Amino acid sequence: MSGSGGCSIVWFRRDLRVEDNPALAAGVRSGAVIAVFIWAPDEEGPYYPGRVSRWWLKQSLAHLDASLRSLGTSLITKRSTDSILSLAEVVKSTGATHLFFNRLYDPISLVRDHRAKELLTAQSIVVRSFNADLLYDPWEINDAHGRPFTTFSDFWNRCLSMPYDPAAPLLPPKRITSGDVLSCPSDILVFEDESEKGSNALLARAWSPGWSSADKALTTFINGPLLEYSVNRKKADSATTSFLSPHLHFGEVSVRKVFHLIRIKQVLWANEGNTAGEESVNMFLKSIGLREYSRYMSFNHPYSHERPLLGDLKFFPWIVNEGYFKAWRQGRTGYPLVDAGMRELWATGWLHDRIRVVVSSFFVKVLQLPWRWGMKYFWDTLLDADLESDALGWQYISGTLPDGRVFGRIDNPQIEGYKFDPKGEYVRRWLPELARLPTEWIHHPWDTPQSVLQAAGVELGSNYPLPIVGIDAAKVRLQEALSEMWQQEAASRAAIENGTEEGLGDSFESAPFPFLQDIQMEVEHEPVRNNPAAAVRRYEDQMVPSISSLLLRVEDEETSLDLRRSTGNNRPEVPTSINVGPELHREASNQGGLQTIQNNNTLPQLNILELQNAEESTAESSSGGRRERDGRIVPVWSPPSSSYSDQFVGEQNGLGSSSSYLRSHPQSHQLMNWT
DNA sequence: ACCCGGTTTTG
DNA sequence: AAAACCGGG
Repeated sequence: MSGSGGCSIVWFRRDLRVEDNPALAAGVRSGAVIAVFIWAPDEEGPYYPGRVSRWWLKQSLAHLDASLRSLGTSLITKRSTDSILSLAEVVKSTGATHLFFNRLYDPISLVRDHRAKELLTAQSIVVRSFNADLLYDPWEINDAHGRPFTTFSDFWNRCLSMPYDPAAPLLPPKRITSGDVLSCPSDILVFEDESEKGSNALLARAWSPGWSSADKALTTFINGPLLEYSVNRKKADSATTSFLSPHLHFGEVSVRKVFHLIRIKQVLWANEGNTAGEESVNMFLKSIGLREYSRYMSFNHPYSHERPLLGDLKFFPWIVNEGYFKAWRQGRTGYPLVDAGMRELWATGWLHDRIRVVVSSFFVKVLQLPWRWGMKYFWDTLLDADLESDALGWQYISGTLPDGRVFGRIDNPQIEGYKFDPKGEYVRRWLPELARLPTEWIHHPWDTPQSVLQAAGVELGSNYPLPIVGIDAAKVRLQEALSEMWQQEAASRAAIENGTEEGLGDSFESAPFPFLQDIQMEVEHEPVRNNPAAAVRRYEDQMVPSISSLLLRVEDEETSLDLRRSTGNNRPEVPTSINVGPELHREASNQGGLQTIQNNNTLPQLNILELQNAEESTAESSSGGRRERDGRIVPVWSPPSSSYSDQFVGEQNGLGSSSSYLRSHPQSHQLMNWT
C-alpha cells in the first residue's frame, strides 16, 4: 500500500468517460490514480434503478474499465451500503491522499457528497470536486438581483448570454499511472437477476452503452438528423432524435462537448444562411438546456422530485385508482396513441419526447392519478431514467411549475394522434390488434362503424378496450375536481384566519396553503359524486407506494447566500449549503399510518432535504413485481405496494419547496386563474 | 400604422 | 387553453 503513497482516488459515478473528465484529469495531474466505482443502490432509497437502467450501467462500466486498462489502470468496483465508508476504506487500503470526483446535483448526491467531503477532509485527505455535468454550475446562473431564475426561458437566455463560455472540453489523458490496485480488490457487482437476462439480451440489439458509442451517436446525429431536427421533432417515430439521453445520463459523453460541437455547426450554418439548420440547432440546444435546468431546479429545490414546486394543487383530489394505473401501464386505456406509447415504453425502455408528454399528460389530466406514480413508473422502465429530468417533466405537465402547463387543459389523444402520427404507423407498430384499421379511424376506434371494425378484426372491449374514460367526461370530472379543490383551499384559508389552524411553525411559510390534516382525514374515503369508476379521491398527491421518509433538516442560510455570491474564480466545490443536521423531525400521527413531518424551518431559501429510508423500500418498490412475458408486449408490473395510506409525506405540496417560489412570485399560486 | 382572424407555439 | 405570431385588408 505504501509504495504508491500519495495516489489519488478518482470516484466515478455518472461520469463514465475518460474524455473531458475533470476529476480524472486532476487525478492524472497529481500522480498515480485509483479509479473507483461504488455501487450502493440502497442509498437511492425508492429510486433503485430499474432493470434497463441497470443493464446500461453494467455495460457502461465494463466499457470504462476497458478504456482505463488501455490507459494503464483499471476500474475498481465496490458493492456497498454506504459509499462514504467504502471510500474511506479504499483510501485506507491504498494510502491515497487525494479524492477527486465530479459533482452531481440530485438531492441524495448533494448530501452524500458533502458528507464525503467532510469526513475525508477530517482524515486529512484532499478532496476536490468538479463540474463535469453542466455547462454552468447552478450557482453561476442568477437574475439581476442575484436570485435563481424560476422560469426556464429566463434561465436559458441567461445561460446563452453568459459573459464567459462553458469550459472547453478536456482531452482524454494519454496515459494513467496506476495506483496500487492490488491493495484494493474489486467486488463483483450484480446488476441483473436471472429473470431479467432474457429481456436484457434484446436491449443489446438496439443500444450500445459506453462512451465510444456515445461519441459515435453524437457525430452521427450532428452530421445527419440535426439539420432536420426542428422539422421532424413532431413525429412520434423516434428516428430523428439524438438518442443521446441515456449516454448523457451516465455521463458517457460530456454535455459541454455536445454543446461545443453543436455550436460549431451553428456558426457554420449561420454563415451559410441556413435558417432551417439554425432553427434546429436552437431547438436541440433548448433540450440540452432543459436538462441543465432540471439540475438547476434540483439544486435550488431539492424536493422537486417529490413535491410540486407550486402549492396550487395542494388540495387537488387526485384519484387513487390502481385499475387506472394498471391500464395505463399496460397500454390498455383505449386511446391508441397513449397505448402505443406505453407498449413501446415497456418493450424498449424508450419513448420519443413527444409521446412522453402525451402519456404523462393523459395520466395526470384524464386519469387524474398522482403524478409521482407516473414518474416512478418512468423511473423503473426508462432506459434514460433520470430523476432530475423526469421530475421537471412531470411537474411541467402537472402545471406545478411557474411556467408549466395550465392544469385545466386536457390534451385530446385523438387530435394529438393525427398530429404526431398522421398515418397511424406508430400505432400500428405497437398495437398489432389495430393494425388493419384504416387511418381514418386509427386514432378513435370507438367511433368506428361496426362493419369497419369487423373487417379489421377489432372487437372493442375484447381485443382492444373501449376508452377507459371519455374525454368529455374527463373534462367534466376535471372541472369538478378543481372546484372541489378551490373549496378546500378556501376552507383552509378560512380556518387559518380563524386561528383554528395550527400553522406550520413558520409564520410566513404557512400563509397560502397550510397543511390541513383534519380535512384530509375527513375526506379520505369519500367517494366522488358522479364518479362511476368508484374512484376514491385523496388529497395527498404525495403518496408514492412504499416510500417512507425521514426528514433531515438542513441549515443553509448563509451558505446558500455564499453560493449565490460566488463567482468564477472561487467556485464552491461541494455546495456547502447542504449541511445535514442531526435532528430529525418526524412526527408520526397515529391515524391510518399517516406520517406528518413538520418543517420547522424558518429560512428563506428552500432548505430541507429529505432522505429516503433505504431499508424498507428498494426491493419491492422498484422492480419487484415485474415479470417478463415472453413475446408479449403487455407489461406485468405491480405497484410497489398496495398500502397507499401510510406513505404520505407530510408538510406536503412543497410548502417548503414552493416557499421561495411564492416569495419571489407572489402571484404564482394565482397563476391558475380558473374562472 | 393598425386591426382582424386564422395559425402556431407553448418547458 | 392562452399567448404569440403572421399575413392580409
